[in-house]
Amino acid sequence: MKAFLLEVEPSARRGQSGVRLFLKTPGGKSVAAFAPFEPYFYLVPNGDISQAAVQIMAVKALSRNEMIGVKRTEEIERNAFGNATKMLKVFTHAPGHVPALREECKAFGQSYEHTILFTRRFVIDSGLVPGALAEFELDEHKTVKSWKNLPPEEAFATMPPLRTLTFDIETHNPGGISRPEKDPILMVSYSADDGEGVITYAKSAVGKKFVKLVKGEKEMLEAFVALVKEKKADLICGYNSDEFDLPYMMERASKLRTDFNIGRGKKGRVTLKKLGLRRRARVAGRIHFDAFSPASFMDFTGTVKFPRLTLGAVYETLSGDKKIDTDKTAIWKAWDAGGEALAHLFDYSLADSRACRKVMEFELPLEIAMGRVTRMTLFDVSRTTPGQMVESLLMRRAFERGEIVPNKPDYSTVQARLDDQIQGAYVKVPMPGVYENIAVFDFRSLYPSIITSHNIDPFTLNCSCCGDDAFVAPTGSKFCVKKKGIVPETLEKVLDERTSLKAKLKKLEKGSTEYKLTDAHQWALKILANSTYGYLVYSRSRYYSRECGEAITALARKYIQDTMADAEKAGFEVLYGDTDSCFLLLGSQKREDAEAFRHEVNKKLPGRMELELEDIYPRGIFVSKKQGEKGAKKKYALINAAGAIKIRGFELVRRDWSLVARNTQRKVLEILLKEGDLPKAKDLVRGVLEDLRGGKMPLKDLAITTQLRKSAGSYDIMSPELSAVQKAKAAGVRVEEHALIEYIITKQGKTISEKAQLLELAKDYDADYYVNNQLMPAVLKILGALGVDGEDIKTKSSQKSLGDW
DNA sequence: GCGAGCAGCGTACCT
DNA sequence: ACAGGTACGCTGCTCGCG
Repeated sequence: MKAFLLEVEPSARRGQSGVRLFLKTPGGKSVAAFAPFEPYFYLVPNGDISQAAVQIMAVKALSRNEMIGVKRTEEIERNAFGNATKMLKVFTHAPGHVPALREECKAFGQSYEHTILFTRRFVIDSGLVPGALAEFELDEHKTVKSWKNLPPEEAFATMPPLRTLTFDIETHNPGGISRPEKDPILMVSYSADDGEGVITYAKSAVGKKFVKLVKGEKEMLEAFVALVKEKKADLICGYNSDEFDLPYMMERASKLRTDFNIGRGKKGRVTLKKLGLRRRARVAGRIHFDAFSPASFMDFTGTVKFPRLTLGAVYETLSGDKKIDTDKTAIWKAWDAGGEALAHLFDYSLADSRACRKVMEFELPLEIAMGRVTRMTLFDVSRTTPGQMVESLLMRRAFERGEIVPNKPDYSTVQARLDDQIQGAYVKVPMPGVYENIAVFDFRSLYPSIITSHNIDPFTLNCSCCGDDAFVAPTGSKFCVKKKGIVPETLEKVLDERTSLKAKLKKLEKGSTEYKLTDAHQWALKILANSTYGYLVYSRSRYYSRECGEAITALARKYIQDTMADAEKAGFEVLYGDTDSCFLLLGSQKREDAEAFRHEVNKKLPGRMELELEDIYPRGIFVSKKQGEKGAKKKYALINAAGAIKIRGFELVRRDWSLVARNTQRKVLEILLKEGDLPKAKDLVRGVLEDLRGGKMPLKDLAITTQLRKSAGSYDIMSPELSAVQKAKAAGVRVEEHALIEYIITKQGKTISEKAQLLELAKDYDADYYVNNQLMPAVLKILGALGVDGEDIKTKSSQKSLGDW
């Protein structure tokens, strides 16, 4: 039968160890199958291998009050870090036995791959691709007899037909933050494929047809359990439901002495696990998908940038619609009040489930694609980090190559790596000013292309086979030219596949499912390619190599600097460059000359390295640093032939500047780049200046947004945002840890910190501060590049025009 | 006791 | 949270001066 592999759980049948596979047929049928599978790890013995095999069979360990031992061993050969090595594959009776037995086996040698989770182990060894369609042969007991992957055209073309249900809870919160031991859940809203609603025990549905009334909180939870079963949801989804909704519902259920078994199977339990700092909730037999994690992942990787990671902000960014909002601190009041307020609360709750559905639907194609590429199940991949993705991909490749996976570093190794920074990119200091005809070149996927083109890999480093033939990096490190390393090989496949998917994309119909999936697939590959360098120098990496990291960045610096030198030889003036880019002034030369230059550079570049001409900009502006004459790096604005402005680094792109400063800076920039009308820009600033001084500016436009990234108690110095938060807390306003803080500089107080108040508590604003510390610095940043000073603006209107341009 | 100068903290951004 | 490079506001210290 053909089916999508959705999830893998540890299982056992009649004492036989194995995994339960959750399969979904293209027709929508759910099947739980059993596949026998033995847990194991590798041991490279210190001494004689046969003797070690005998000794290991006698090892005993205590696990959960039970004496356990090794099931059997196999003598095998694997490549360990570049060398063929004889070792033992040590099998255990149960997955849970691995840690204790591995501990006992330390005496006989070095163990490997003992921390790879059993279900992950199964996915790697089976070759199955989570989220993809495959062929399974089952017997009458639903035991998997065999399986076969299908060709990509078939395996990846469609989404698994998942039945989904999103949900959201509202809780009573008279004390500010809801406490699950005291504060009841008021309502549960949901959005399923074929219906939506709110379950509650309010006194009245206040005319809302979608509200289903039950007797009490306990009955409400029971009704929700019944609902999930009735809808046969394969995937249930909340927003931050790992940390909030599910743990809260579980605690309430246990308090109310009822079961909260929303899963499938005999028990159908929900289990909470702490992984690092985060909690995660697993639902037996279903996929619990927390839409928050993918949103935060997409924001981090730049797939989609969100202004904030709240459900509302994410939904609004993705849909363009506004979501119904409510005062969260007043939820309990609305509940107690009933009537209109309660009716609004019902609407709000349902809107959250609907919004969550939209967000989930947006996220699923990328998550499915990421799971297929990295061979992680949807549960895992939706909670993953770029580092884990690269690791997962490399572990599977290691298996294919018959290589041992290096162990994770211990704590002190991680610390040592963190303390030992690697020199990074080169950034050229620009000359401040306004320029015309700027050609911007950049290297396509610079770090990935350096890695593949020079075979940079922890185990091709200083190989024993190449001698003087080896490639020598500027750092002196040598890299094998005969055998491809695991990292370059993996990366090359990622880049090649992405190239072919992008070609395929051009032929597909935009908006079709296949287009969406193919696009998601190539994005997943892009994220992987961009994360590979980072993974090589990531302190907790299994494939960490300082030498590789240094070689990559040294080569990057060399290539970009060589390109700049070549550009000067070709008669261009080099204006600026950052990491992989090179900004040239065309001067009297034309686009053809720029193309010819690119062509010349590319002729010399090795492998898949390539310089691209990003665009030619008719006009651009670079500014000086606040201190000194030199140009500021990472701050510029360019306008292309179509009139689109590209802005980097300026205050106007930073959320920790007030809207008034940001908007005015943006307008000044636009006037100068589009019209070149300096007097108009100055007049604009004068207008804003007057409004500010007149006290007319709405406080909303003056708020400065910043995050308290550390916990509130651990700061060494007082900052305005911290001071504002402290004052707000003293006034009884609750502020969550790591919250985004919006504050105003008011008239009350001496220092800036003393003057700072949360937006919601501020009554007035300090006009002098906003003029001198916000508006003027922001606009002078731009106008200063044209020789304008502050007094020029503060005094009367100027008639001088920008005849030069 | 006070203001100027400056180092360092902390945040957000760029590639 | 994959990395390092960078700008810059603000605080809080040191130092020189009176």
